[in-house]
Amino acid sequence: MKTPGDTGFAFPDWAYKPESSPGSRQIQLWCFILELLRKEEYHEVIAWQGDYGEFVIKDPEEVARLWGARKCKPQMNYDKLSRALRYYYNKRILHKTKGKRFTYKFNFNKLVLVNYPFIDMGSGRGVPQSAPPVPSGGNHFRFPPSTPSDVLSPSEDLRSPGMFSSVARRMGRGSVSDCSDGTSTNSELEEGVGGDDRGGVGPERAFRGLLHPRLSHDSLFRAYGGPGGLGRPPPGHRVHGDPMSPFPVSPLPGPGGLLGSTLSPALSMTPGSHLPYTPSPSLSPMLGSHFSFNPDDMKRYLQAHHQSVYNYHLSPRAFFHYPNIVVPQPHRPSAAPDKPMTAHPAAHHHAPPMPHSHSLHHHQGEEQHPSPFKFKLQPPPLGRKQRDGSASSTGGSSSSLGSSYAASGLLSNSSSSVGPPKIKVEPVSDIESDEEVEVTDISEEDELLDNDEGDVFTPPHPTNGTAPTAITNGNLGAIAEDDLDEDVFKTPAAPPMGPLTPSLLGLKSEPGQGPPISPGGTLCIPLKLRFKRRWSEDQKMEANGEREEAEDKKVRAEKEVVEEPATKESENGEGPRSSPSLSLRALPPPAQRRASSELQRATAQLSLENHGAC
DNA sequence: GACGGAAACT
DNA sequence: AGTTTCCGTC
Repeated sequence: MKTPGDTGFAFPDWAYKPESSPGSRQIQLWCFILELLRKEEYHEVIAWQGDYGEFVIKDPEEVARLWGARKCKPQMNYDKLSRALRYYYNKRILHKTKGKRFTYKFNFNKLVLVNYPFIDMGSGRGVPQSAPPVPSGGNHFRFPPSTPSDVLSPSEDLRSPGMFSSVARRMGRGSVSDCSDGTSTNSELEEGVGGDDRGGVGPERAFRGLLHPRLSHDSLFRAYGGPGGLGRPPPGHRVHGDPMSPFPVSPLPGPGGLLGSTLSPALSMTPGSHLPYTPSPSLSPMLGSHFSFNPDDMKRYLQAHHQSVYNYHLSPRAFFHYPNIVVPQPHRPSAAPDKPMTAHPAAHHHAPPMPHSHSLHHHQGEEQHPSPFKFKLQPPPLGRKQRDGSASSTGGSSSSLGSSYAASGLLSNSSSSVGPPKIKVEPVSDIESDEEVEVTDISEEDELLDNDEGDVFTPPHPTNGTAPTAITNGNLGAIAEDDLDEDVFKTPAAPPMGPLTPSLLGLKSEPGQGPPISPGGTLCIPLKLRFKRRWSEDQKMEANGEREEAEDKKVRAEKEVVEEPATKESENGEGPRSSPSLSLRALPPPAQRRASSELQRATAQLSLENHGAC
């Protein structure tokens, strides 16, 4: 079920960041840790333990030694290594499990959410929240790329030798401790992948627009077995997860299992009810030989995304762009919520226990929050800038603490007062931005709840159990990229470049298409109209200068978020302003279906357009 | 042990 | 940028 070749881990390209950090091509510590975690032979030294994504360094010095060996730093020791690990706190790649010696926990949400917008939330239930990427193997055909391992960074494909999978492969050969840096590992990889990886062409490109910028078609490509002739597994084909992964590949019966388990850990925490997304590679001509959408797929995909976003506590702002796009609320199973692990044969593997706490429904539905979801804001780690600049009054010791407080403060702020959140809004790189103001997924923070101090934010729609749900590919991109950081509380900024435009949403293609009608028969402003409007605004905004706009919007968005609950459906008919009408509320099934189809159409259109553009 | 500042290194 | 090294503090 797992072979070194196809189970290699692949991490978000930012992990390697070849484009901005030459040095980063080397294997990074966290990758290395994952590597070790995956290998049985090192389980005496380091192993998954406890909560999702949580691992214990059983033999700190040995791990340090291994790390030192890998990096050719014979002087490495746990003290140093741990220092490096601590640097991950601020990056939110890791955090410490307090009270447990040598125990840390991966924050895969970050890894996934931002970098794998396509990752399906699918039957995420049962999948450890912060488990490492599931090496589901290259044979698993799925869409979206279900695992980080599959979703390789474009850069990696193109030039980054630091690809983890290659490392893993090498590791498989017992080279964990060698002194190579990730760079030397590519040869193997490239062999397998073939140089053709780089040439995303035609069909795949069409897809690109839908992908997170960082998820190049290459990545997708790879996700499907890679161009290198690795071959795409037959649709529906599922492979078991890596036993070493805490992230059991879900053997869930039916298609559902497919995604759920293989997806990114982050997404996996989704409450189980969403649709599994199993792509049909051959159904649509549109995407050529690599992928295709069919309405169902699209629908599921979108839903999955919606859910992923939803579950990741993305800020409502993320949904401001296309108010009319209403994605059905993630299904919050009222029944058998505790069955996340539904028959998961693979689950037992070295995967960490699946904390029930993981499920959203657990935390939210059953626990303190009536609201279907919680927003957990992970404020930006106090950067040195901030720390330095703003009088070192931040008593906060660990970044996580500080951030939590900030987040909660922010949220409460917005809900109780009008004062703008104390979010630092500054131009930062995608990645950075992500860290600046991060809306973390619940699950991820649930751990915070457990161990740390996670402040859970209950969105301003508590009562009706509604949630921000309008989401499209476009904003997915946005979410993945920018929205995560500075835009959190501002109204929609200009849609991220490529993928989504009103027209892309296919609104124009459905002239006859009447305005969406809510289940109750409420007439909504035509999508087309809204999008146009939105689009115009966005354009304008863009022109004006995002900076100020951002600030402005931010405040507005914040306000909206606060008001949203109060507004409710009543506004449906009017909606002079698009943003206020965004449908961040739950829709009855029929409405959901409608929304889905709209999304389908939009996506289809988008795909077509993108395709054409390429 | 854990944390995080600071400086140096690659 | 991502550590590595050193170190003071809790």
